[in-house]
Amino acid sequence: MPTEPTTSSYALLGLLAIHPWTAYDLTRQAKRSMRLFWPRSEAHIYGEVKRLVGWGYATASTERTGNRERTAYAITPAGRDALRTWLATPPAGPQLEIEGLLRLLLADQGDKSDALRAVRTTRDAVTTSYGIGIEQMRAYVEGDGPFPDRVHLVALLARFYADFAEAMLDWCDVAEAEIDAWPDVRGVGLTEPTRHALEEAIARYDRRAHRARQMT
Amino acid sequence: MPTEPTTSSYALLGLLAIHPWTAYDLTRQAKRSMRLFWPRSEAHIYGEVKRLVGWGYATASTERTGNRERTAYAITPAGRDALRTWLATPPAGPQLEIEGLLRLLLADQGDKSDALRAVRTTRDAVTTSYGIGIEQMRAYVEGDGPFPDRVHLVALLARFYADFAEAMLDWCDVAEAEIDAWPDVRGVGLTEPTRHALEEAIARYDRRAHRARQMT
DNA sequence: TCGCACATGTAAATCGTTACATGATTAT
DNA sequence: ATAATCATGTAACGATTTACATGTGCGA
Repeated sequence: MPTEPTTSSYALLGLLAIHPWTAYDLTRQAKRSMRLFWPRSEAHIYGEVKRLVGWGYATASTERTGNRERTAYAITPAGRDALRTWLATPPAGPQLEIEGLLRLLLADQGDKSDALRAVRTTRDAVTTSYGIGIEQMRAYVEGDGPFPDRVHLVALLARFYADFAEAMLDWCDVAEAEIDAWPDVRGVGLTEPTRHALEEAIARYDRRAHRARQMT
Repeated sequence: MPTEPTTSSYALLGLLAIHPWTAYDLTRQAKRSMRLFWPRSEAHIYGEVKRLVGWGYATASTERTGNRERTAYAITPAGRDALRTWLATPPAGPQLEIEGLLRLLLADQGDKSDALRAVRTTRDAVTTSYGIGIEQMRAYVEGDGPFPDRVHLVALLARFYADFAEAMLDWCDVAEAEIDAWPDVRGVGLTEPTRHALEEAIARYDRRAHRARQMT
């Protein structure tokens, strides 16, 4: 009952609003549907759902499988109210946590193979999540997949993640090629191709800002 | 002296490897150069740098401004060693934390205006960071900007963030238009345009996977 | 000279993770 | 029957954030 609900609390409450679940099912579902945008450990979820009960947003009922207990959770009317109230508030902005890029920023303290490894490891990780996400979408277009009346929402997120993954993977290819072409990882500075790329990026930004100003 | 250094420890150590800084300058520099990929609060940095000293990776010297103390930090040879060792290990995969998308996933528990606000607020946040990043790059191409011999590294990160921001902003436009076109936020399901978009995404993934298999 | 923003931290609270533990189920 | 894996948590630890506090310099 202490402290306020966090964003993670509402995330879980939102899952309960769709359906009642056992704690373990909640961890599966959270992993399946939210991990790409809101990554939390499974152990955290076991704790968080108890807090929901403490606030009166969910009820717990214990079932029994053989000699072992398990807990099923369901949302309460107060929980639905709280969820709706939260949904009416504005979200925090996106946050990226990309250790591979951090390492690239510091790459001149190591050697070229370190920088290349950072890029390749990052690419592998994205390739894996991208593939998992796409398999889920394949199920949906084949008429499979849970809660088909919610596909329009899931599909919106999937399209974003696919765009993100494509951008990230393309960037990995470019970055790897460029690092490979450096004589060394230190002291390269502003080469002509780099200057050109930056100018392109700036021009693209300016075009967008200009378009935005024209609207209204 | 307790517990192991975290990724954030090494991030800070990497900054010290470039240059000695006062604690406050460290917070400024971390915000300027790392926040987009490794966001940490400024207060955290004050604590973290003391831990670096505890491990013998940095030394602290206190200066004085009027009646007020301030602390300057510098990396030690042991710190450089530790940093190089860390750079030789593989990074964790990228993590996204996008509350706006989380809200969209749960959007059928609220109403259409909630979903639209989630998208618009997200777009505003990205627009702001994108602009700040671009202004830094503008300084670099004009020959301004700190540590010009490191521009090749910074530019690589900038190109990624620009690509990310473009993808995210484009997606925001698409999402807003699509949500706007829904009669209601609930029960829409798999419409024909949505199915088409998903199939396109899957095909794009398959093409990429095919290309990847052809290499080697 | 008053107030406000910048500079420089500290302490407490807490969100979240890692490590552990144990019952049930399935494959071999 | 045994090993491995799935299911279902708990408890401790620690990384990070939020809130607070105070000095300093500058503009009105």
